[in-house]
Amino acid sequence: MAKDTKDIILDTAEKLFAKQGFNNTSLRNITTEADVNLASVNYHFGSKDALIQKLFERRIIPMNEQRISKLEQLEQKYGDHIALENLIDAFMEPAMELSRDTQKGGALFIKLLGRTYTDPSSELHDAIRQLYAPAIERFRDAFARVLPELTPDELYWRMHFMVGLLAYLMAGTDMMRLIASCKLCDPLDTDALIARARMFLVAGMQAPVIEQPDNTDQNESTTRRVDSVAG
Amino acid sequence: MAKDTKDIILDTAEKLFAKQGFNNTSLRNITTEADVNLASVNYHFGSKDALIQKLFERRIIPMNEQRISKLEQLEQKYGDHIALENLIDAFMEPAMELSRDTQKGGALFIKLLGRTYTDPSSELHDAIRQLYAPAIERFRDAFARVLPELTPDELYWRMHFMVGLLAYLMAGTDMMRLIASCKLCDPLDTDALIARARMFLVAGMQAPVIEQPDNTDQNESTTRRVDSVAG
DNA sequence: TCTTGATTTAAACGAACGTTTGATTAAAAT
DNA sequence: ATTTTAATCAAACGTTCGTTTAAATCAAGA
Repeated sequence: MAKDTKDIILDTAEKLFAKQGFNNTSLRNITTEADVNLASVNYHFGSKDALIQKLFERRIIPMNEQRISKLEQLEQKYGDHIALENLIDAFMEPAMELSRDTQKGGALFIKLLGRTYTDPSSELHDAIRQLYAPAIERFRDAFARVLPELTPDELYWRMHFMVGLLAYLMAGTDMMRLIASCKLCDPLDTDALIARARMFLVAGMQAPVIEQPDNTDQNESTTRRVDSVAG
Repeated sequence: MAKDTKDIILDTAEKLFAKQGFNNTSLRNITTEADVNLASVNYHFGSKDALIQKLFERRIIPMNEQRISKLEQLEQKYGDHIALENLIDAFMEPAMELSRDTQKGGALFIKLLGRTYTDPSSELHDAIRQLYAPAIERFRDAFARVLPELTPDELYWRMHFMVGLLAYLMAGTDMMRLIASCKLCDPLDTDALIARARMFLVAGMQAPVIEQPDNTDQNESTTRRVDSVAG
């Protein structure tokens, strides 16, 4: 079964955008690689920007639907007593599942998405934000129930931190690779990455809350040590 | 005192690159804004890429020297018993200090740097990595002493998470802005941001270590709750 | 079979890009 | 005063870009 031109263009564009970025990938680059005519992009999508928009819709909408679905499963199962760990999982998993899909291009899209988070192009940001809004709001409420000690502001910032870390991980640009000590670490081992990021995020989300952020030098009072236990 | 052409170009390029990205900022855009001749970029720097390279060197080298300097001060003061919080501060502060410099363009550069972390352009990545290498290695050793319970692998990943979160925060693209509940949060309040990110990172860095990352459903055993205490 | 609408195609459009050139000006050295 | 070097300038170079056009091809429906 041969996919139609529209899907071929989307798949090829996804691949090349993820590899090279939006501006460094021309329509000629895409159409040559996809073995379709140059004009077919503008015929089927209208413009390069519209192609990019469709590309994000195709992936983000199902991904966030999956997030909400997982959240609803948790709510049905545990009511208001969802474990923070599972809540974070419900948010991480759909993205990481895409990340494992090296066959149909999901992994490429996730890289692209992560990079777009820190891109300057504002129009695309607005579009992505709108695609994210429903899922983010649902999860904010869920986090608020699981972490009742956090003020709305604190919760906002911590979700901000969580989303930011995930964005960086999705982008897959490993700035730490320069450290010789860890050449053995496989940054492509998604499952290990998820497990470790989850622990990090769980701890971060339930970090102690401080009132006055005016400490600039040694003050151990605000630092609370967590025992490091295996298993 | 009038700055010379070279610095004017660097400052203007920094500003425009931060606003619009590399590919969306042309040399004509820069030279027009800087009120210098178009050819002067290639005369003084050789090429657009070389200009970008110089731009990063100008900021990153002093910033990382400052990081190492702060680390050495801590080592001199506390030997091997540096508080994790202060270690993270020593790494965060020089970047955030630049972020506060809205006068001389440091804030713009930090945004640019954060975005570059997740950019696809590989040549620039390698250059940045080389500029970072010495500071990263020093801090890795320091973290290893402060967090002796972490294996080298674990430490590597957690520093990866820390650097990633900071990169996202530096980029300043607030994907969470869509949440209506927190319109009051000022994302430009750098000091509050630092304080909150510090707490988050301190908790994340000393999260419990798990051996087997095979839990996909409800298992509260690995989740360890930290009391949330003000002050 | 003829027609109609949807797709594909080759070719061209104008605009914007990074870079280069050769002349011109400014400053410094002899 | 003359030469030499550095810097600036307007203009053009050759490419590449996203987009458009108009003809050609294809697939049914009448």
